[in-house]
Formats: sequence, C-alpha cells, structure tokens
Amino acid sequence: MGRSPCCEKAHTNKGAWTKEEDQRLIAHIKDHGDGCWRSLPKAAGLQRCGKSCRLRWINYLRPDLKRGHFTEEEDNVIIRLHEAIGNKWSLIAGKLPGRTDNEIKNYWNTHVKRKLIAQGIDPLTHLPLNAANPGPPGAAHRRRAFPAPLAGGGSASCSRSRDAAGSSEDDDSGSLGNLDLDLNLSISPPCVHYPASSSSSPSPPPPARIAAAMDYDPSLGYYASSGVCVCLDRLGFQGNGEPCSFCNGGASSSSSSSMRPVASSSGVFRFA
DNA sequence: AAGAAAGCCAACCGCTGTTGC
DNA sequence: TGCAACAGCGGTTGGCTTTCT
Repeated sequence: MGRSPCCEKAHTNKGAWTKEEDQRLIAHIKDHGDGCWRSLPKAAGLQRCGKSCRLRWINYLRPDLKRGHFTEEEDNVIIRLHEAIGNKWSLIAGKLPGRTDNEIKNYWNTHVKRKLIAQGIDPLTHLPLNAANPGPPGAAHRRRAFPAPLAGGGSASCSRSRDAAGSSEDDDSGSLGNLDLDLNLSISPPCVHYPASSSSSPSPPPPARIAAAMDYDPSLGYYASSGVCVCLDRLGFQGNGEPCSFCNGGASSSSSSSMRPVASSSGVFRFA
C-alpha cells in the first residue's frame, strides 16, 4: 500500500545542503519561480528530491525570511495561537511574517514549552499545571476550547467561547488577549466575488439583489458573499445568549474586531 | 582538558488533502 | 468515480554546538 516514493532515492543527495546546491536552487527559482517541485531538481541540476528542495527554500533560502531571535511579541502570538488552534504550525507561521512553520515548531519545542512549564502552565492545555485534567493526550486541548481544530478554510474564531469545563474566572479564555480569536465556525457559499466596478474588470458587478446581500470591501474593491455562521451560540453550546462577533456583524462588539474573519480577494477567509 | 549531557535546528519521513485526468 | 501525482503539514531524527561536571 502507499504510494511510490516521491523521487528516486538512489540518485539523490541527503543531509545538509552545500553552498553550491543553495546557489543552484536560488538561481533556478529566481529564473523560473517555485512551482512544480517534483521537476525542479532535475531542471535545476540538483541531485535532490523535490520535497527536499521545497523545504530548503521555504525554511532557509526564501528572501523574505526573518532570521534571529523571536521577540517577546512573537512569543505571545505563538502562545496565544497555540492555545487557540494547537499544533497548527503553518497557520501560526501565517500570522508571523518571515517565520516558518518549522522554525516556530522548533522554537516551541525548545523554548516556549519550557517557559510555560516554568510558569506553571501546561503547554498542551494552557491551563495551570495542577489544574490540568489528566486525560488522554489531546483531549484536554479539545476540552479546553473548541469542538475541533478549525484549520484551513474554517475561520478559527470565537471571542466569547467559554471553557466547557466551566472556568468562568478565566477571563482570558475568550479574548486571548489582543489576538481576540473568534473560534466559532463560519461557513460561506463558495466565496463569490464581484468587482465593484465593471469598467476595471471583465467580470460584471453583481445584480442589485445579490449585491444587497453581500459585503462590499472598499479596500479590496470587491463584493464578497457573507458567511453563514454556525457559531457555538447558534448551536447551543455557549448558553450565554450573546452572538459571536461574526454574526453580530462585528459592529458592536468592542472585543471582536481584531480577528474577525474577512473574505479576501482570493476567496479564502483570513483573519483581519 | 576531556568526556558527558543537554540544547538546538536543519532535514527527513510518513501521512493527508487537493487536483487533474 | 477512482486513481495517481503532487503539494503541504506535523512529528521525528540526527548531527553539530554549547554547557556542565
């Protein structure tokens, strides 16, 4: 079972990259871009597997990488995002420009974990160590906040989620500080986008009836369909009677603006 | 000064999700 | 609809460096 190996192992180098290999990879990507990793090694004259090239480029050679120590602010972002979404390193990396998932993962395992433990916080559950429930690994994390990891297309969100275990004195559990993650799930129709002006684009603007039901984002110059919210409140899990930031329109909730999911022009919800 | 232990991080591995045929 | 190819992700490993004894 399983698939064939991604490359012919007999003819590929492994281990540390040499300067020459780096140069070849950089030069090739400069000239041709970084698509099609499978064929890239051959085209670039590298005796490497495509995956290896991709990893090397993403984790080390990319020009926009920020190297060096993590700042206190970055630390906090990592901790809060990890609290919210768990080991979704690529998502966390997406919130830290210039940092890679691998870098953050390593940093978490070598520094942050230890730091949290020293502060008496369980790095898995983000609860005080003596209060952490000894359940099966991972269960505590799920119990902590959210029915499921809402990675990928799902907008991880819920500024008002309550710990199902009922730690109501944990005021930070919902807002996650200034990140203010809203871990309700919002599902939208397949993100239909209409440019606001038909003159600047071949695509026509939406019919008035549709436009009325959509949000116009002036910064993007697009109409985008609103999400259909199935937040915990609506599903009856919260019980505090307050709408989440998304179905509340984000207008009145003072704590909900910073991480409200926003439809981007690429049709993917992002945190704003 | 030397060996052991711990820390660190680049790279690998195996798996899953997505896409195209 | 099923399959294969591919990209990407997260966990793990291995080797180098630093610190400790």
